[in-house]
Amino acid sequence: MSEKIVLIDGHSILNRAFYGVPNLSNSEGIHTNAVYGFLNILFKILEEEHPQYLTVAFDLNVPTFRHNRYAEYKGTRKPMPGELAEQVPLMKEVLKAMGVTIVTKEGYEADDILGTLAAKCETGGMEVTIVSGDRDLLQLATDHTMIRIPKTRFGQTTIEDYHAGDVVAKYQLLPYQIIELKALMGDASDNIPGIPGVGEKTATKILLEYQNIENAHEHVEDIRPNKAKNSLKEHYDMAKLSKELATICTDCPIDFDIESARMTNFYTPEAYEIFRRLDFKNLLTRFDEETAVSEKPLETEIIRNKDKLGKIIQSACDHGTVGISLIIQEKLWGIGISFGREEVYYAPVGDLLEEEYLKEKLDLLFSKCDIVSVLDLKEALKFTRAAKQKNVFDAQIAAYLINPLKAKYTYDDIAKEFAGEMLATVEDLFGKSKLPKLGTVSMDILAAYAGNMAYSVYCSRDPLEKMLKDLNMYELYTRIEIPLAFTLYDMEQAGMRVDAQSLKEYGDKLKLRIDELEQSIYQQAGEKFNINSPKQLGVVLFEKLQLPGGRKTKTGYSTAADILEKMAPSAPIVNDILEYRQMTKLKSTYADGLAGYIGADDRIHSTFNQTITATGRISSTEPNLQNIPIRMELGKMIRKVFIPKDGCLFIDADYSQIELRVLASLSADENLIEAYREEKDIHRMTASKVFHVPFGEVTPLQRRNAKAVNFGIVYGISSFGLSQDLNISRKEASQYIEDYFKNYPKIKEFLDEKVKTAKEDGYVTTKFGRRRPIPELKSSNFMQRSFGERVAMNAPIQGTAADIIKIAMIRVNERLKNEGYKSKLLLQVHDELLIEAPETEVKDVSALLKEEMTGAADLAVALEVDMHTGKDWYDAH
DNA sequence: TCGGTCACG
DNA sequence: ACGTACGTGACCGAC
Repeated sequence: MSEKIVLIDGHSILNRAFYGVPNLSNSEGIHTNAVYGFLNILFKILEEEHPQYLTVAFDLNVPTFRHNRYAEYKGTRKPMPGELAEQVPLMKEVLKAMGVTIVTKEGYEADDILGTLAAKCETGGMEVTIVSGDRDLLQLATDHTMIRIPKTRFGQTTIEDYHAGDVVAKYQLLPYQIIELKALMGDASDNIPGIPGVGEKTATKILLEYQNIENAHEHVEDIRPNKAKNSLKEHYDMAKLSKELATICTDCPIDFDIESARMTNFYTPEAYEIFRRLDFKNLLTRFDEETAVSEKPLETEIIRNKDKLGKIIQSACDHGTVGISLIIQEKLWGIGISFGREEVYYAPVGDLLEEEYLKEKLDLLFSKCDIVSVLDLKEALKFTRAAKQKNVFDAQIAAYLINPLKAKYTYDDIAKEFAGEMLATVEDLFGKSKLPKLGTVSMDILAAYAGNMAYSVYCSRDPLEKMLKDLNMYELYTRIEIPLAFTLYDMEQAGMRVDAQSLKEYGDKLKLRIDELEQSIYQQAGEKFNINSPKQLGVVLFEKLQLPGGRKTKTGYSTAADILEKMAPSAPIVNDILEYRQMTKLKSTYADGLAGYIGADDRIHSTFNQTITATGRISSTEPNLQNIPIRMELGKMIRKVFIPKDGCLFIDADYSQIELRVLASLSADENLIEAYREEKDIHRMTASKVFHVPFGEVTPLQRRNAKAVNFGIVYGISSFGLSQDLNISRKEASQYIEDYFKNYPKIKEFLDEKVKTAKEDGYVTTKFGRRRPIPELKSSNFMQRSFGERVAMNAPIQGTAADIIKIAMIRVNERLKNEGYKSKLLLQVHDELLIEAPETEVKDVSALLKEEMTGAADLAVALEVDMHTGKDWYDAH
């Protein structure tokens, strides 16, 4: 294998990056977008090529021999924008810090340096890669010299590659003829005039016939069309000058020692420092532990006695801001405390520090320190009663608000991204990405884990807060998310009472029917098989029984309900299968599944997750109480096992069409707003408009279809999706949509506007400032991009509704507590709240609940709430 | 661990 | 032409 060198056209790539990467600047206000883009391109190229040598060529800011002649001649050369000019020296500084060789030569352009080096290296037997944004360079392409032209759009970089053959393929011309081409057609961006009246088409035609301009000129009388002939005759000297301008020098007098270009480790302390200064947070991630931190690794001191712990806590309180980590697995194992890089401690529960004592000290920290930063406030609340909304900071929630798309918000990522700190990860410490059983872990490792986590939340707090403020989400954070964490904590503690006996009976009843169906299915199929296996089921239905209804999924036949339903008339077995599926779903997920979560207090304590969804909704796990059946009667019956405490009733309230109301308000569409003000039946109203029938004559089917259209609008309508949902043709669906938008023009404007701003900004926001980034909009893949567009339409609506109910939850919970009620908020299901209320409180609490839900936001239309009470959840909804 | 399926909003 | 509705979580079988 021959060795490889990458040669980079410095100004050209910097220029590309400048225009391709949106405005960026560091905290000092220095523009950094071009440097950032340059580095991204550089890293991408290097990852692909793994060269042994690397050099960047720059022009000097002195007249250069080729272009300057024309610049003098023409008197033009657009000045570089200041924002770009200031990044040129910065770029050189960065490269120097990374140990990258820069080559310049007085009197020569970067092009000429590149051409010369490329020729030298290729002669020396190397593979050469030249990276430039300038197509002029294509003249240098050979079988061993590849020209790579990167394009950066929306921060996404794609690269076109040209060996000699690729140039021929694309331009029909040999590389050297690129010079001839420019001589004829010119190049405005490079100040090459060319000759008038000749563009790429004509120039190519001429060159295919005459190879070069000299030969073409000799045969000028034969040249067609006449316009080209005359132009070449008249402007031949201009063509010759152009040719000279376009020709890149390949034998400039440059002293070049190949060894000086040998690749070395970029990740020097100097580079780390400069990246940090420029706020290149995610480039810092490229520094692994050894190289990154010439600083000492984090040292955690283990605190084993009360005396020492007391002193640490005193210092922490004096310092003001402190990061706390709680090590929890079943029980509390210890707490990490940090208030500086040199102040990192771990206090394990042990002989001298009893759990109760540690909790007291935790209370002390939470009550005495100015700010206590943690990774998961809701979890911390399980171990302290002293936390107050005003002095706690939750780094996980903050990181979630800044980017809600991440799967996890780990302490090491947060420290890396927001504070530029490289900390030991869970994997570094424990050897695997999941926490092992803590009983098997050495004290030193556990201490390091706790210490790193505590330091992470300590050091990332200020940058996170600043970023929340910069992104206009600080209010959202302090007024909604932090109070919500307290609310969710209360809800989790409260839990939902479940009648275990009834649940068991429900499961038994299902079992009987499942057995019947199983027998029936085996009989009809003529064999026993696992009905729950889509693969086996597919084989039975589509191969053995030869039922119609082809493939759908990557792995084989689709046996999804909507497919089977269509087959039902022709095959009774599928009805049994569908029913079997329903029954087994109810049994495994709900009857049996829920039973495993009933605690000694007869209650199920779900976990409410605040940092999961992309839109700002909460989610519920272990178990999921947000997807308890309701649509089918048999499934809905399971709600009878959810019962309130003795002497209590459930109060269940749900918003009526909150998302459509949000849409009406955000879009300010007069027709929809008016319809809501008149308390019209919205789906009927839509049906009347879309299907052109009088309001009073809308059929139930039409109303149902209109309802689907309304849903579609909220989801970011597509004719295909709607047609799928309604089982109609795509054409009909398009017609519905068109008619819908005709009647609600502002809604169309609103949705279009969301897509437009999302494309410009890269994100959308809710009424309360919550952001959802939409990277899919930058995708070159049609499907991904379309998805991004639908998300841009949906997220502001779903997210605003999520914000609203969060506000309602906080206020309801606060009032229940402040006004001395025994009633408790138990559950939220996106547009629904469930309260357990002593019978004596039902009336007042119902009024309170309605008041806070309807008053949670000020929209252009009223928020309406449907409310019911009942002796179980089935009854109450 | 992943994909298919299906429960909810 | 591309092949889809938006947002979740649990369970199952197959790998």
